[in-house]
Formats: sequence, C-alpha cells, structure tokens
Amino acid sequence: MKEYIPSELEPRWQEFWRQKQFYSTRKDPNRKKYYVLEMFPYPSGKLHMGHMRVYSIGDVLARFFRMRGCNVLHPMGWDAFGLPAENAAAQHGVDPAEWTAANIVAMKEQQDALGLSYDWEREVTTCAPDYYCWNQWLFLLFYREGLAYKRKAPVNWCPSCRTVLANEQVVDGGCWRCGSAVDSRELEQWFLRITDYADRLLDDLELLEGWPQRVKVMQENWIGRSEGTNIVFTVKETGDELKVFTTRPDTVFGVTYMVLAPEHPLVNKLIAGRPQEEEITKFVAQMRRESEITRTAADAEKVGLFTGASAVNPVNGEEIPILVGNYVLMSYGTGAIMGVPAHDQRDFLFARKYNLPVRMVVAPPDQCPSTDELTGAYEEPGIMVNSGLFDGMSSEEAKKAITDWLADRDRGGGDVMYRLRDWLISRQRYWGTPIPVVYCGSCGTVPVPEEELPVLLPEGIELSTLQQSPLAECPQFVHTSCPACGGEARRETDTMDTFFCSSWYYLRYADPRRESAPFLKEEVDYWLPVDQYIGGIEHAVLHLLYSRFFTKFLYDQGLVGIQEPFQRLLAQGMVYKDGAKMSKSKGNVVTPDEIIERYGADTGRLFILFASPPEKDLDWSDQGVEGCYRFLRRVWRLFGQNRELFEQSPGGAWSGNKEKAAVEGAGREEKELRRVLNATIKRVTADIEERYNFNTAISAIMELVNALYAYLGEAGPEQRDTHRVLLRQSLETVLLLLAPFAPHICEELWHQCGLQGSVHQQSWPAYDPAALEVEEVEIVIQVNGKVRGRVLVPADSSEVDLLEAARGHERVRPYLEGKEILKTVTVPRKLVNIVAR
RNA sequence: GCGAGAGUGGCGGAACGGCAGACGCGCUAGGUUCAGGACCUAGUGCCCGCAAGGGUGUGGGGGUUCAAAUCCCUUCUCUCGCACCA
Repeated sequence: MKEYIPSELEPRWQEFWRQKQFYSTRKDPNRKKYYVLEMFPYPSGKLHMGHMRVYSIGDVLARFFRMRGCNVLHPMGWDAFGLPAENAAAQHGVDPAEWTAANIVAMKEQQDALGLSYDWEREVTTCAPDYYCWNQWLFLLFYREGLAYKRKAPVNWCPSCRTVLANEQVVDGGCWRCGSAVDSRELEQWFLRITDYADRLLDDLELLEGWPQRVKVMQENWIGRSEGTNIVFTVKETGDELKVFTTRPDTVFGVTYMVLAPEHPLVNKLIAGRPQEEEITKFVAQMRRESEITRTAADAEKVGLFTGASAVNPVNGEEIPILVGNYVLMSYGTGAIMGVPAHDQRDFLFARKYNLPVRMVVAPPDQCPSTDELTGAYEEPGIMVNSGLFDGMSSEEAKKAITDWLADRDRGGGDVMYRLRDWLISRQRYWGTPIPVVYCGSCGTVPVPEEELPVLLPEGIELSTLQQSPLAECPQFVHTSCPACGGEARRETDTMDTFFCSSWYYLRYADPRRESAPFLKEEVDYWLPVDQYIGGIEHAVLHLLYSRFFTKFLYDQGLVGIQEPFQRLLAQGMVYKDGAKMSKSKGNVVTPDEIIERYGADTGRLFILFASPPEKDLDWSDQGVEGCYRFLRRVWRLFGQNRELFEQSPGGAWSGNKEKAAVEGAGREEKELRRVLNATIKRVTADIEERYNFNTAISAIMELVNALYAYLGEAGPEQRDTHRVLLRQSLETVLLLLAPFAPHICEELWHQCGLQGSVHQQSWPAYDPAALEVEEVEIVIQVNGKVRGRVLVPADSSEVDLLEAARGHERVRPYLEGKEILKTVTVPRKLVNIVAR
C-alpha cells in the first residue's frame, strides 16, 4: 500500500485540473447558474489564515454545486490599487506596478496550492488599465447624472497616509487602515451622492433575507434615517433665519435657548462687535483644531458660551438666548439645535449647568408635576400643556399639528435627516484610478471624453519625497489641453478611493474581457446576482454599502437588471489562536504555507471547515489539525486495504444509481451499513446546501468511515465478497461526499480505484429513502419525564403495543408499582412517557 | 444608553420541544510495534458506588409543558455595532 504523501499528489492534481480546464465557465441558459464569490483580496503577497478560511468555504460551495449540476461561476481577482504598493515604492524604491504584479504571482501560487477551483480566465486586476478604464467610465456616468460633484468641505485627513478618508473609513477616530488619529481639513474634494440613495439603501435591506441580521443592522445604523421637523427661528438682532431640525416638534413651546455649532456660518455675524466676540472667537478656533471625534466623545464636558444674541421662537414669539456649544455638530442636521431642558435629558443637564430656565410642555398622562420638582427630563409622550392652542392634545398628535402649523406659516415643515454623508472618493495618492477630469481656464471643469479613456497613470514617478498628491508633481501628467476648447488645461491630480474599484468588480467577472463596455447586460443578467457572497464583517458598511449603491445606480441607468448584488451573504468569523487574533507581535501566527507543506492543503481545508461553523470565530488548534490529518490517512488506508473490491470487476464502476447494492441476501449488518450510507448522504447534502454547517457535514462523513471500518473489521472475506457492490458503493460515496472538502485525496483515490473520469465531475450522490427505513427502533421509556428504560420494538408498533412494552419493562415496573397512572404520552418510533403518582 | 448576537464536558463543538454532550481534540487503560508523536480496542460531564444502579447536569432565578439546552418572563456575563445625531 502506498503511503499518503500530500506534497506529492496535490500539485499533480492541481496541474491535471488546470490542463483539463475543469473550472472555466461558459454562459449556458439551459442550466441553473450558481455564482459563488469570495471578497477579492488586496495582493499583499502573503496569504494568511483568514484568506484560507474564506476561500475554503467558497470552494466547498463551488465544488458542491458543480456536482449538483449547476453552472458554477467561481472567479478570483485582485483589489490591486492602494497604499501598501505606494509605501513599498517610497521605502524600497520599487515600482508599485511591479511590486503589485509580483505579489499577485506569489499569492496566486499560494491560492493554487490550496486546490481552489477558480476560473482564472475571468481574473480581474483593478490596477490594470483595462479595468480602471471602466472606473473612469463609470465616474463620468455618475458625473453626467449629477451624482459626482466637487465641493469644498471639512474632510477627514489621515496624516500618516497623507490622504483624505470617507466617513465610513474612519473607525473610532482613526484611519481604518493604519489607525492613526484622523484630523479635519478643509479641502475641495470629489464626492458621490450616495445620500440620494439613502432611502432605497435602507428600505431594500428588507429584501436581503439571506444576509446576517447584524450586517443589516449596521447598515441601518450607518444610514441613520430620522424623521422630524425643521423649525425656522429668527435672530432678533439681525433678522437672520436660524433653522433647526428636531424629532420633537411637540416640545417647541418648551424651548428656552438655542445652541449653534462652532462652525455655524451665523456665529461670526452674531458676535460681531459684542463683548463676547473675543472669547467666542478663541473658543471656535480651539474647537476647529479638535477633531469631531474628541469633541463628541461620550465623556467630553458640554461647554456652551452665550453669544449675547437672541432668537425669536416662531410659535410663541418668545426671545431666547443663543449659545455656541462644543457638542453641536455642523455635519448633522442644520448645525443648530433648540434646547428643551424639560424633555431632553442632555438639555436638562446643560440647562442646570448654565442656569437656563426649564419649562414643562408635555405632561405625563396621569400626573402633573411642576417644573421645579423635576430631577430629570420627561422624554415620554404625554399631554400638551403651556403650548397655546395645542394644549390638551396628545404629544403624538401635536407633533403633526405643530409641523403643519409651521409649514402653513412658512416657518418650517416635515423633514428627514440621515447620518449617512456623501461618499468622498478623492485620494491624494498616486496608486489609484486617475479621476478623469480636466480643469480649463475658460471652460471650467471638463470631463474627459469617453473616447479618450483611459486616463493612464504616468509611469516612473518619484514617490519617495512626495509632499502632496504625487500626480500633482508630474508635469507631463498635469499639463494637457482642454477637451472642449483645446486650450491649455490641467488634469485633476487626485485618484479614486479603491473602494470605487471594488464596488462593481463582481459585475465585471460576468464579462471580464469586454473592451467596448464595462460588461454586457445580457452577461450580467445571466450570472448576477451573486448567489453566495463570502467575506469579513469588517466590510459591513464599507464595501457592502458602496456595492449596493453602485448596483442601484447601474440599475437606474439600465445597465443591470438587478437592484441588489448579493443574494446571500456569509460573514465568516475570524481565525484566532490561543484566544487572540493571529499576529506577528503575539507570535501566534500559523500560515497556510506551513500547513500545506506539513500536512497538505486537504488537511488544512478540512480542519478549518471542521473546527467551527463558518460564521463563528475559529480557534486554531495544532492538535485539531493533526486530527484531520489522521482522518485523511484513515480514509487513505480504508481504500488501500480494500483495493480488491475495485479490482474484481473491471470497468464496473458504480456511479449514481446505475448499480444498486443488492438488498436480497443482505443481513442485519449490511442493512445497517446501507442505512448509514444513505443517512450520511442525506445529512451531508442538507448540511452543505441548506445549513452551511460544514463542520457537521464532515463529522457525518467521519461517522460513515467509522461505520465502514467497523463493518470491515467484523466481516470475513466471504461476506465482503458477497456484498462487494454495497461496499464499493459505500467507499465511492465517501469520496464523492468528501470531494468538496478535500479535493486532492479524493481525486487520487478515485483514480487509484480505477474509476472513470474525475471525482469532481461526478453527480452528487442521491440517497434512497427506502434504505433509511428500519425494522426495529429503540424507544425510550420515561416515567414522569425521567428515562427509566429502553426497549427495541418493531418500527411500526402501535401506541397500544408501545405502552404495553413500556409497562412490562422490568426496569420500569418498579417505578409504577403502587402508583396510579394519570396519563401516558407516546411518540411513535421515539418514546413513551408514563405519568404516575 | 440603544440595537444585535452568544453563554452546553478539560477543549473545539453536536442536539425537528422527545435519550444532552454526535464528531474531533485531550486524557486513561490495554493491545500492536525494535521504538514512537504511527496504528488498533475499550473507557471518558460531574457526584455516590467494587458493580448493578442512583443522583445531578446546558450562566442564575421563575414560568409554560407529560417532556425545555431548545418556548416565555426576569436577571447576570461576554462579544459586536451605534451613540451628545438634536
């Protein structure tokens, strides 16, 4: 018997699959398609366990659905623009393009060593001009539709990456990539108007039944829709309008002050020439220096300064003081709030601190405490008081009534606010897609005409000494002629956020080599949506939100027929070791390379899938890996020890149901083996297809192997020969069921057994329901809910028979003696419960 | 504070409201082997017991039910997301 040497056989089969082009995919309208996709990686050059996990999950599904007869699209590509390439260039003087290309080669080798069944003919690389050309084309489409615009605004700036970041890319006040504290800069930048799609992005979350709830909640939170009312106050001294947004218009009679954000445009005008001017100017300048993050930290002290100016409340004409406060954000709502201390806890505390009046205007339904008894704000609904003609209304009714009243007098009206901001896509970096825009002295901002695309990234840029956007220091790139008038012009020197690239790559896979368009609609309409998308939770509101936005936009443009790109989403858990995330500093890193070298890809894949359900975190265990290696060797020996089963009938390969194991002459052991075999097929199929519980699928295969060992250990040579067909069918089924998980060893054994074709091109086995039937079942006998005995009975026993067997059971009888039987419950084929007292 | 998810042996994890702990790891004993970290067999939640057996057990407390890890209420702990969002 040959030894199991993964390092010898795995590369051999990888080469075999490649040469036979098993995994290249063609459109075929007659077959059911299945599109399984793992988030494409940044080509860092090094595959880590997180990669290995996500690819292993995807590959099981791809291989399984192929065997199920689906036309499977399973592509891979590279999210190849981004900072690491540029940093490598700055530090080591290498060309970002070459650096990236070398990493892709290295990483692809590692992926291939895992035996992943990708259609490499559809490989997509975002830094290639034939890809980013379509980024530019799509940008121009956004621009044409008014959804891409340039605006000067305070933006997040990462000093370490020397570029701006979108709101989504700031995590806990730091850069999502490098963690450096982000600060604020006022810059003119390109934005995509994702806020136009806020409602649809929110509402359509309901359509995403195959998405984890937590991802949907995160997107919902991020979009942060809130319905309320705009109310226009008037500045008494200047006559300026001062608009606020509130979700509690019913409390407008309780407003006792107003607070403006330090950046509010009216601040300077209000304080001009007043005694407070100097103090407030200083305060505003200080606030501008502090990031929004530190200013709005939960433990930050609320500070307010009186401007000396006052506002007139539109509902009752009252004059109230206007303050400037650190806790009011210019980026949300109107940058101004009304203070209602009686009905908002934060306002209540603020009013106490600054001795501002508190006036109750919504009374609790059953009592009427006076304002000075209040120890906190009353935030619940109630009955309107001190509110003029709205007195006596319920506060809920009053919300609408007051909003209508304001709208009738042109002093406000209903409005909706979102936390979601427009997506800032400019980046002051080199290694990205150039934004295809030209600035002309006489024509202004001019989009580069489609036929001039792509605007190529210039090569040979000196990246080590950059102070600003590297392209800006590249005269041959900057100087151009205006596409409109032909005069002198300069190019936009910012590049696009790499999330732009990844927002539509899954569409490009459907038609990756198209030169006349990003893709043909008919190709996309066949393959999309992605049936199963797999990736990390960290993209819950980045990539996944942007991609949904792109899809909806492209749908509106008639370019795709789908409104949601990803039918089902699996957010796979992280890989830990010794209770901590794998990291160099902790010294607990295990790489796919070393696992492949020592145990083979099959063992690594099997372990990673067996150790935990895919959506849960996984704790790496070297001993667990050993266990999986042991199991594969056990499978190997099972075939080595039973080679004669396959040798005795040349050419008689059992496949599917062609040759059914004979039932006649089968004894108890054979029937049991046949039952286990069919039950395993049923179990594994459901576990992969319906539940995505690969760990229990694998354990079921282990049980089948155990059952085969047990049977073969008992049976003599004659018995084996008599039941050769059943045994062969069982062994072949092990290979078929295991093939998606451990593709190499199964292929090797398939061929060693002289079976036809490739194991990966067989049909998935079907189970025979009749084989699951058993003649006898063991039923549990309970007395008062406690198990007191078990008994074997014919499977079709009636309730009366069951009860009789239960009562007569020698272990059970003592528990019934001298007692009255109050009730009996029988569950056919399962149990009898006797309630006695 | 709001929202989502999760608490089961020494460990990873299984269990349509119906035998808790499948499968694997680890451990114990025995076998096999020149030897082993290979392989085979048996055992392995906890407590009492030589055993048969009994008791107990799914974070805590309550409830529904003949029957609860599973359903309901309550509470604690952990993880994640959001958070002066007006």
